[in-house]
Amino acid sequence: MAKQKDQYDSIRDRITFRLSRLNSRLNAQASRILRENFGISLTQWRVLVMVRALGQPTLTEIAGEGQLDKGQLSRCIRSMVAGGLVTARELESDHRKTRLRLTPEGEQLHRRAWPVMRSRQELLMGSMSETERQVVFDVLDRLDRIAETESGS
Amino acid sequence: MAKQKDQYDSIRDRITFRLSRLNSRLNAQASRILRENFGISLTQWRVLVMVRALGQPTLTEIAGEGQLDKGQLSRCIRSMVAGGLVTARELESDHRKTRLRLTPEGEQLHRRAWPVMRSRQELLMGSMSETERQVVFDVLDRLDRIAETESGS
DNA sequence: CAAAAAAAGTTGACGGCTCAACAGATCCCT
DNA sequence: AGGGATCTGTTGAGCCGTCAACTTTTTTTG
Repeated sequence: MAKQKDQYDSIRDRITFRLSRLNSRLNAQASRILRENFGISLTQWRVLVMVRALGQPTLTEIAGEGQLDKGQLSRCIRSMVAGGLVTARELESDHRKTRLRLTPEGEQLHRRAWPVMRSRQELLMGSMSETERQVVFDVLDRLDRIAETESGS
Repeated sequence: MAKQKDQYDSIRDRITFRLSRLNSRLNAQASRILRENFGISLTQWRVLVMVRALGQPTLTEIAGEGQLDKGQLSRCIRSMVAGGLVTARELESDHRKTRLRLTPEGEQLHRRAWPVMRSRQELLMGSMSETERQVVFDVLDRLDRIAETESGS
C-alpha cells in the first residue's frame, strides 16, 4: 500500500501557490510605498497613470486597458474626483460617456510618484537577464492561456 | 523636451500587472472547479490538504505551512467543522492549542478531489520544459526577495 | 512565587475584487 | 419613426485577504 505522504508535494512548491504569494507581496509593497509617500491606493495609481497615458479616456477605455472591473473603477474614480486628482466631464456627443482628465494636482502627483514607481519596476526587471525575461513572459503567457480554458482540469 | 508618451510602457507589459492578472485567473479557475464539483472554496481545499498531510496539526502550524492569515484560517476552520470535514480537539497538555483531524467525510472528499486538482497542476507544469521551470522558479524566488525588502524602491 | 512576556486562537473592521442587477442613452433594423 | 438590442456607468451584495485589538493560557524571568 502507498503511504499517504507520497501524495503530498508541499503546497509551497506549487506554481499557483508561489504566484499567489509573490503577487500579494508585490501588491503589499507597492501599496505601502504609494500610501506612505503619496497617500493613494495602488488602484488609484494605476488609474492615474492610465488616464494620463490614454489622454482623456472614458471609464470603459480604462477598464479595457487595465482589465479592471467597471464597478471597482467607478468607485475608484469617484474617490479620485473627490480627492481632486481628476475631473470628469460628460460628453456632448454621447451623454452616456464621461471623459476623464488629470487636474494640475493629479499631474503633479504623477510627476512626483513616477520616478519612484519606475525605479521599482526597474529593480524588479533588473533581477533577470534578457533571456530569463523572455522565458518568464513566455511561460506566463502559456499559463494565462491555460487559465482561460473552460475546463481547466 | 521629451514627449509624454515616452514615459508610458503600457501597464500590460509590467511584470506586476502580468502576475496579478495570471494569479486572479488561476484562482478563479481553481475556485470554480472546487465549488462546482465539490462545493468547497479554494482556501478550504488548501486547508484540507494541509491538515491531511501534516497529521493533526494546530491552526498555527497550518498558518506557517500555508502562509495564511490566522484570522482567515480561524473562520475557514470553523466552516469546515460545521461542514463536517474536520474535527477540532483541544489538547490536554496545552489548553490554548487545538488539534485538527479530517473526518471520514473529509478523507473521502480529498480522495475524490485530489486527482482533479493534481491533474490541473500537471497541466500547468506540463506547459514548460524542465529548464524553463527552473528559470521561472528561480526568477520568482528573486522577485520574492525583492518584494520582501523594506525599501522596495 | 509573581509579574512580565509570549503564544494560540478569536473577533471586528476595512478595503479590494467579482458578480449581478439596474437606469439611462444610443444604435440598429425594419 | 419605433421597438429591441446594445452600450455606459452606477449601485448593492458577498467573498476574500489583511490588520489590529483582545482573551485565555503558558512560559519566562527576576
